[in-house]
Parts: sequence; structure tokens; C-alpha cells
Amino acid sequence: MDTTQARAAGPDLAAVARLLADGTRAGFCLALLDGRAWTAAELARHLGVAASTATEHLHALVGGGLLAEERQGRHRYVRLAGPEVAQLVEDLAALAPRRAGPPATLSAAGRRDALAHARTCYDHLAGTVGVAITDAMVERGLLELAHGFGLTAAGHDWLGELGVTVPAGGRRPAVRPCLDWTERRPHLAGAVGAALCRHAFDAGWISRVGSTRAVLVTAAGRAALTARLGLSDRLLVRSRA
Amino acid sequence: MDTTQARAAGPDLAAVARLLADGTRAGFCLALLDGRAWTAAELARHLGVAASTATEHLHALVGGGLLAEERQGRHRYVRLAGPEVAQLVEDLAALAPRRAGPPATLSAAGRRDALAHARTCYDHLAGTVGVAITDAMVERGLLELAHGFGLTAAGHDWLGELGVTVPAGGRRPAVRPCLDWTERRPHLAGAVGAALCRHAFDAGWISRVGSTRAVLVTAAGRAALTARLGLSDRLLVRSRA
DNA sequence: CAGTCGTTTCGGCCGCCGCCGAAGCGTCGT
DNA sequence: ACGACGCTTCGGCGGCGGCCGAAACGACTG
Repeated sequence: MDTTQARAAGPDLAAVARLLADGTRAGFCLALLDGRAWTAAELARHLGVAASTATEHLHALVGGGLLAEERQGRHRYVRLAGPEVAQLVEDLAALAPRRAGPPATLSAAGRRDALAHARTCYDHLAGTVGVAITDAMVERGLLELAHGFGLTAAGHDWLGELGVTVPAGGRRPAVRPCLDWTERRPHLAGAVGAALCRHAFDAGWISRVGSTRAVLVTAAGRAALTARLGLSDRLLVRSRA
Repeated sequence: MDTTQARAAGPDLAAVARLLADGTRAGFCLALLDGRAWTAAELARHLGVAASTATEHLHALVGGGLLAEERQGRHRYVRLAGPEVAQLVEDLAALAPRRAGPPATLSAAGRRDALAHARTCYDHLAGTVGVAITDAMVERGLLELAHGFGLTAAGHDWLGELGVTVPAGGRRPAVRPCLDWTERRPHLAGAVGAALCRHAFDAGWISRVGSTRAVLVTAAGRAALTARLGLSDRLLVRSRA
């Protein structure tokens, strides 16, 4: 019935998978999951490889359509090509083995705690805080989980009060669950998740910690999230700063 | 700030990706996307490799948690480990380059047409028919696309009339968009998509074409889909049988 | 204009991994 | 009990691909 032709029939899965099958390239994508653009040298340093090696990897990733590049002067900035790529990386991370191992240094442990507490996941919020926001929205009837992941009318109004406008139409699902790799529970992604995260930055609810993916909930953010979603202060403040 | 430790920090993406980075293993997963269990020899023949080679690949895939195995007598049946794996494979396929190339033989072209018309995608319906069903459900207010992918109250009732019960609770989203790799448009997946597909088989609306993923819409199916969703007969019948 | 720095190209080394065939083992049918 | 069949193990071959360092290029800096 079917000989070797099964190979040529469908889409070339392996070609895409191969791009992520290398520890260094996967590390690049994981780093870029913060949604920002990095330079080639930054990525090389981040993963501890030679600049020449990074160049080759970036060529492969850009050529394969996973990354988009933008050249400015002598710098080459790269970022994830789009939300679909981010979702792929997330899916992969959710299935990947927990590569635990005790943190090598104290500062590494601190960094891990900061990430576990609150961070960006491509263009939305994740970590303890991200999951707590999602849970609170479900509890208040703003999000619907039982019949698919959707935004209720009340949720739509709630966003309107915040001044958050969600780009309607478009291929991207407004609401999408994204499995949190520290909490192991879904948090809010999709167009709404992105818009909400953007608002949180704009309104000064959260701010970046250095140049990492970790974010800090500001005093204003604590007040807003407590007032609007009833989150407890205990959740919003990291135990050890 | 961060040295080579970036490698050991996050989840080991590359380990999972490496499993799918081989043409043969990817072909196995693509074949298993029909949701059924295959024997090792079937897969080996399907991809045109030696049995010993297939064994090694299957060990890797099972060991990596992508496949589940069930042994019966001298047969070893394997299937995708779960919906998360199916989603990963789908995401990958959606991003993968269209490996077109003119079909080698006439029968191959026929098979491709059959697949493009109607097929199973893991545990739900895809192809022209799958997309048409999804579109019709949206048009009739049974599915909600604008504010996230969700089932409306009317949709819930509609399923009830059919006698379809959707397993509530559970981690799996009830409704999920799955990008169709022939139509390039989303169709209905998730728990509801699976339940609806199961019903279509049970009620005799559709039946498998040989041992492929392709399905045929029966006369009863045409009648039911026309009556309940207003699908046109033209869509439901393949041009060249 | 010279120096610095980010990026790129090239050559070469090394290890990993997919492939096969042959042989062995367990299960099923006769 | 015997052969047929499906799966597995093993050894060996070959190729792909990631890594580096050296050298070149081009853009910015002073």
C-alpha cells in the first residue's frame, strides 16, 4: 500500500524538530521566550559558546523560520518569529523532563526563585503570580474553563474598565492556556494574556528584574491586583527578596 | 551574570526535540496521529526501514514518553502517549515547510486527495470536512471564536441533542483550535472535538477508508450533517471517488 | 585614520547516531 | 513438536553536524 513514500507525503516535521534538537539552539529559543530581541553575542555568552558557533546556529534558526532577525548597525538582533513558535517551544518545555539537579550557587538559586515567582512567558505572565491571576479570573467568572478556555462577557467588561483593548479578529486565539513549567498548571496566554501583560507593564504594576525574564510586582501592582482580583498580598511578595 | 549554566537551568527541550528530529521517528508519530495503535512491523513497513531499526526508534520514543506501548502476544502495539503529544506533533506540522513535490504516482495523488477531503487528526476530524463542520458550528452560534475558542450554551445543548456527553473537568481543554495542514485553517479539537468524532463513527456518519487516516462520509452522515449543520452536499462528497 | 568590537566564513576535528544484516528469543499456529 | 513470524540485540559502517580558532569584513568610536 505505501512504501517509502510515507516520508515524502506529509509535512517535514523532522526539519523543524532538528532545529530544536540541539542544546545550544534550544537554549537560544528558551532565552528568547522572554519576547525580546537579543544580539548574537548576548546569546553566545548566555550559553557559553563561541561567537562563530552562535552565528551558525542563528542562521539555521532564521532560515528555518523560527527566528526573525533585524539588523541595526553592527548588531544583529533576533527574536522569536511569532506566537506560533512560542507555543511550540512552550509545548516542548511542558513535555520535557524536569532537569532538576540542585542549583550550583546561591545566586543561581535566588534567580530560580525569582523566575518561579513571576516572569514573562513570551508575551504574557507566568509563574506563581501568573497562575494566581488566571485562577482569580476564573473564580470571578471572567474566564471560562469548563467549556473550553474562553473570555466571558463579564471578563470582556472587566478588561474594558482597565482600558485594555484586545485586538479582535486575527488568527491568534484570544484566550489560550499555557502550561506553566514551574507551577505545572495552566496560565493565561493568547491575545488577552498578551494585552493584559502589556497593560501591567504600562500601568507600572510590574517591572523587569535586570535583564532577565523575571519581573517584580510593584507597590502599585500589589494594590491594583488586590483591588481588582482579590489576590492576597502574601502571593504577590517574594518571601526572600 | 550567567555562564554556561543557562543550559542546566530550564527544561531539556532538546531531549524531546531530538526524538522528533529524525525523519523515520517523525514519520512514526505522523502515522500514529490517527489515534490508533500500530505494531512495530507495520510502522517499519510504512516507512521502509528494517525491523531492527524500527525497534530502536520505538524504544527511544517510548523511553522519552512520547509513545505508550502495549504488548499483546508477539505483537508490540504503540500509540501516542496522550493529547499533549498529539498537540506537539500538530504544532510542529503546522510550522513545518510544505514539502510539496508532485505526487509520484496516480494512486498517491488519489490518497492525498482522500486525506485532504476528510481524515482523523489524532482523535478528531480534519480536512475539508473537518474545517467545514467547525465553520458551520461557528456560524450557527455553537462555537465562539472571537473571545477565545469556546463552546456556547447553544453548542452545549446541540451536543446534548445528539446524545454526546463531553467529559467535564480534567486538564484537557474542552475546545481547542488545531491548525489543519491541508486547509491551513483551524478546526475543532480538544475534548469536544474528540467526542464529536467518536459520535460520528458510532452513528455511522463516517467510516475509515482501508487502514489509512482518511475517512468517508456515508449517506447517513451526509443526511445528518446537512440537517443539523446545513452543510452542502457538494462539500461532503469527494469529486473523484 | 586607526583602533575596537560585533559578526561572518572557513577548515578541521571529533563524536553521535541512524542504518543494516545476522543471529537469538519468545509467541503463535498447525 | 515443529516451523513461521514478530520482535530484539549486537557489531560495524558511514555520514551528518556541532564545536573551535584563525582570519576577514564592516560598522562604530575617538
